[in-house]
Amino acid sequence: MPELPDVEVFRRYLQATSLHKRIAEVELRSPEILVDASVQDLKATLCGRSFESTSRHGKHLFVKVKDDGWLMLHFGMTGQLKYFKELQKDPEYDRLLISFGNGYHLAYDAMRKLGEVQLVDDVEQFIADHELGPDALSPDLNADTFVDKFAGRRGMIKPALMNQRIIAGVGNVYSDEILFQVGIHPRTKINDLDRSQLDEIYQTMKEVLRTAIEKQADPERFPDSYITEQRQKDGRCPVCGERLQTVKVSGRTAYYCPNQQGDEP
DNA sequence: CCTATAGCCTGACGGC
DNA sequence: TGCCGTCAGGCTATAG
Repeated sequence: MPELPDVEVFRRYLQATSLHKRIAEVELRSPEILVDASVQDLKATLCGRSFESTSRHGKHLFVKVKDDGWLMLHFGMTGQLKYFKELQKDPEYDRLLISFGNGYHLAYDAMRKLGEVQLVDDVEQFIADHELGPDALSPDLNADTFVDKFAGRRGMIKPALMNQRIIAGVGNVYSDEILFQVGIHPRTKINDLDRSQLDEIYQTMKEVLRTAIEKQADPERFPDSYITEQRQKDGRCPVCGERLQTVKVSGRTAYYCPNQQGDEP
């Protein structure tokens, strides 16, 4: 689930539900997901305090703990958040349960344990340590800096868009959507793109990510011209009706329309 | 620098 | 029905 738009929706959800409430209890049901800290550390940091604000960089969500550091949440491929009251509504794969003084709970739910939870002192330091590129929607990432980061690279465009060290936030699904919208094949070599094409990829990336957030990262609400909902076997091109093709690109499955994006370059 | 591969983890789905 | 392989919206380590 979680690429930049999904995590942004989670951030707003947490922001709307879970700030300024006393944290009464913390249950780490899958201790493996906690990085560089013990359960005791986590409880000591959170219990009795409250969440104050939120921040996001790429696919990483940071929650400020009042009078302390940050709680970092990364969702892997299957993570999500759920805020609820009755414990019988506790999601099936609740890995971390935070209970508030008002009787409500916030669960970090993830079927597969590919995500991570971590206590972080300094968000900027975390970003530097993980060598993350600028957030894909950051105002600091303008067309010139984007083109500079890509121009001169030797590889293919799709893996570069997904490379979190170049820019943070785009994953398998949204890279396909961006490339479909600009009509470029996922295996196209960056060398074969000119400046105006890179510029168009930049503009389209921002547009696609903003639209997805506006639509709550729900593909069913995306514009009719989007490919994401068709990203399945037997999926069809929303423009010409052609069967979508798939190709493996750096270990991931890319969906594309041969009419809009050309054949294998 | 770049790509493909395998692995981490868990469940869903299709084929025999 | 049962078993097996494959695949899945992330990321890393490893080899070529």
